[in-house]
Amino acid sequence: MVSRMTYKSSFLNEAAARGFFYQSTNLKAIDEFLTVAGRRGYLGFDITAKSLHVGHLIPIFLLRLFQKHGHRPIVLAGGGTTKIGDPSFKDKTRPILTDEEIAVNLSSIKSCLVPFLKFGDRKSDAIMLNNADWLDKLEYIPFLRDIGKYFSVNRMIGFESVKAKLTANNSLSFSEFNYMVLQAYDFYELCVKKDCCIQFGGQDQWGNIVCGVELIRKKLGREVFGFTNPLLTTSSGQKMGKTAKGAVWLSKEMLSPYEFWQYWRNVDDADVIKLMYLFTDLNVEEIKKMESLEGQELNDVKKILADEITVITHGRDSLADVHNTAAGMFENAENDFSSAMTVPKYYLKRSNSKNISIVDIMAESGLCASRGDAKRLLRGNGVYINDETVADDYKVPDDLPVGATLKLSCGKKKHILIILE
RNA sequence: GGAGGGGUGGCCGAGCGGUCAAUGGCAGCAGACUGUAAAUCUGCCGACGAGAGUCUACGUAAGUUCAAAUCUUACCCCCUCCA
Repeated sequence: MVSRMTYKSSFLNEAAARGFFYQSTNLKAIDEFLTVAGRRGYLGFDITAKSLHVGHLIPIFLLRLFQKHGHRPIVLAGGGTTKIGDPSFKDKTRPILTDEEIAVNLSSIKSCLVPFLKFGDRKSDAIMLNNADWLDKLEYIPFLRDIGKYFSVNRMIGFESVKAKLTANNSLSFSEFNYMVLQAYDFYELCVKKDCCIQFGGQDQWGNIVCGVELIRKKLGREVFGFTNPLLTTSSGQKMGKTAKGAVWLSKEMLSPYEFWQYWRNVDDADVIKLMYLFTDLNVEEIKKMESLEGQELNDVKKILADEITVITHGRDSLADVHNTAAGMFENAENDFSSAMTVPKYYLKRSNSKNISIVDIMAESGLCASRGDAKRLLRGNGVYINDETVADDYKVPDDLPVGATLKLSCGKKKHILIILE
């Protein structure tokens, strides 16, 4: 990684300083190229899921930075390529989605991006395109003749991403093998139609990106650039973005802002500073001062991290809810939960409270995966009502009035509110 | 097309007729310790059931057997070598 170097272009300087830069083609030329505002660069997204998740955050913030420095981000949805599936470094062949599923995913993914990028028609406004618009219409023979001839199979099978699939107990289908050709063609198409001269991507996309750069050079005699970012891993080398419930999604519907905030609040000490650089708008000097912090002070930095990234992702309004909720859940001696708005709730009929066991509530509310799971937790003293450990014979007391609220916790971090009605 | 090897729980990987809901590792969850962190130690980790137990699972489908993840057959998929 390049860090100390300074560049002519402000974008490159900041991208490098914040840890977004892994490698690029022709660094000198791209630096020069980016000194002029209004350049266009694109990033392709797979649309296999309904929402983007934390793993997409680096490229998203990279585009955001690109826009901040006066350039125009193009988001390319892989409506066409998703029908094939990128084989790069994946050990399993991707499920192939139908057109309907892709259409649904496409629109919800766009709404995931809106908080991060300003879309519109002005010079540095982002635009979103779908490669199905041209890939679906390709004709095989003309494509082979006009595009395919520029690709050397000898070279393609030399790429690390392909080698991995070719050696282990893996298989690479012919259609998957074509993925990189199509991705290269996307770049070509965007270059011709939209004057797009940079492709962004994760470092695992390097091979695919270079293919596009080469295609454009050979076919148009034009120099365009590739720029990759490092992949987001935790300090222990794991991929970031997984929790008990699955991926950390960026859409409110799939993961509440409260849980989203909690994810960042709980990151490993060793990752905090790195994440501050990547995912907040605090300036580089400010973050630099935090690098030496330890212990409780570093713990507080996590709150800043969680706040900043939540505001960017879910808006300032949801942060207030998150804070109230967190305070209600963690720092609340009086058990007053009126402010804890975003915690899941379970409504219990007053008349029915005698018949419903704690195990039922835990399973029905989704707090535990099954009744057995709930019982195990109870046995292990991991269940609390208003912060008091309870056993599996716990019943909601008879003398509580309608409207009373109890906090039910699994472990120290997962909570729901039981509301009597 | 031929020969051989293989498909086991979220992942890796043992098991190769009963003692197998399936060793072990990773991941995950909880407890202790802490800072809503890490590391460490302890417990849990298919579903249902208060429990005895019942059900569902070892690529898919049939079969042999009192009994199958383990044997047979067909099919599907993957890998390696040959043509």
